[in-house]
Amino acid sequence: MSDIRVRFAPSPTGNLHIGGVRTALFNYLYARQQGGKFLLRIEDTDRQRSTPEFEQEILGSLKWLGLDWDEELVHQSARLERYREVAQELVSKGLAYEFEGAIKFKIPKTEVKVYDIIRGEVTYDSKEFDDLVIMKSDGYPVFHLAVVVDDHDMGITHIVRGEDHLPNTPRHILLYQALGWKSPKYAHLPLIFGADGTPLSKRHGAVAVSEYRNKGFLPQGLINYLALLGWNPGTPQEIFSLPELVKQFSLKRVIKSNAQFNPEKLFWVNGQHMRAMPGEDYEREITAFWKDKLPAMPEEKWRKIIALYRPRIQIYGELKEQTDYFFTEPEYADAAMTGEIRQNAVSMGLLRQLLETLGSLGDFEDVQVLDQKTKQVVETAGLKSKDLIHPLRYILTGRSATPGIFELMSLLGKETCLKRLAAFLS
RNA sequence: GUCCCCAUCGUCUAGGUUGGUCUAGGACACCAGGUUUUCAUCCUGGUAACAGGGGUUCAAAUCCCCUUGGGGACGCCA
Repeated sequence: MSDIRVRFAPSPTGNLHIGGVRTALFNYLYARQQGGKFLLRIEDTDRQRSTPEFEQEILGSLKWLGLDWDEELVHQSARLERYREVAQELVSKGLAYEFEGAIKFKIPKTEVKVYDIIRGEVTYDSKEFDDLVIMKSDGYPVFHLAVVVDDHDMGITHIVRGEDHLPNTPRHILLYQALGWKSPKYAHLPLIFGADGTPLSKRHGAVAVSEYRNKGFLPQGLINYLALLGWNPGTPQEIFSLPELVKQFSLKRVIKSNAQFNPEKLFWVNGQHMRAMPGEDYEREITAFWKDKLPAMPEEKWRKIIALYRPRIQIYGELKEQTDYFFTEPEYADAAMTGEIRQNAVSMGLLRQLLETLGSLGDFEDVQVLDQKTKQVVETAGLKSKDLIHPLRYILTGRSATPGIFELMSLLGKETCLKRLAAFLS
């Protein structure tokens, strides 16, 4: 146990996005690793844009990610009196003054040093700063005042936030000094950008955590990938569970330069987690994900399908598009392939023969038997099994790449297979 | 414009504090090969980077300066 206390302070004016998660994650990792507290504060002083829905969305996303917080949630909207009190205190000390109904903090002209854990010492000259509005004319505090008062009152020892806040820090330090409070330590994280180098936004595709969740990403996949954006353990390890990250994380190893968000690597990391998780977890989760979104089928069949596709998908959401032939008839969209098979008299002959052979089978339960019977047909004709398997795969699934064809035939069932084969040959 | 931060393969990064062991390592992506009925998984190999210029030094990716480039902040938003 240590007395380290950090916080994540989102404002409920939008969904929790990738950048926010990364900030929350690094705070979480630092707190958990140091045996400190990870607190959550809702910065809802923008009355126009803050909504309870966004707040719920943010909390829900954090829970889904497994970034559980300590103690009670703090809402800035519940602390208005406190901010007014502090603002008045500054006014009465002559350190702030009223201006057009608002209150401005009189910036002392001095050199301000920020000691940043990641960047080292950064010096500002406050004569570059204008006096700072700390209370709006509507009686609500401005971010700068609320942050300082809350961080002080909540006993925050380390502020870990995005680098976009670095220029705010000297102003905050001045406020701490004016109030006679001890300033926390700071760590400013590098920012995350889209592939084109501009700040991450809707243009770059999904930015909200909920979108990733809806697409069937794993929380541990997203967390793992985001941890690697701006931090690395200094070892070749790339795949981490949350507890492993907690164990290995260090603010000292956070990178200084901004990073680009790379969806491809996120997919890869997610796929690694999907393959590494216990089979029963995979089964349970992907089943829950697709429940009510796909037509029902016998449990045993479903279990075999998802097992077959585990190495072939990187997110749960990919399953449907890959397995469409289980739910709808093949469309044979590849005209070249379709023509090639139809015009090849030899393979058409083989396929007819196969249709007959398979028709004489009792059912398609036994994959071995399907394999043997099919190969017999080809071998009798003196050809290679792939000469028949490739056209067969295409006819049964409309695809040229699928899991093992005999397993698929067994899952598709005798009736469907013979029907598709007969339809194609007629 | 002013102030601040940053700068190694296309991307994420190791190495930089203690300059030599770096003809710069790993991962994603890409290419080639292997395994497989195809695909995927998996395995092997390959292409690919120290932004530029000065300086310090016997020696610089590593230290210093300048330039360039990128980013951030300059709101009664947070």
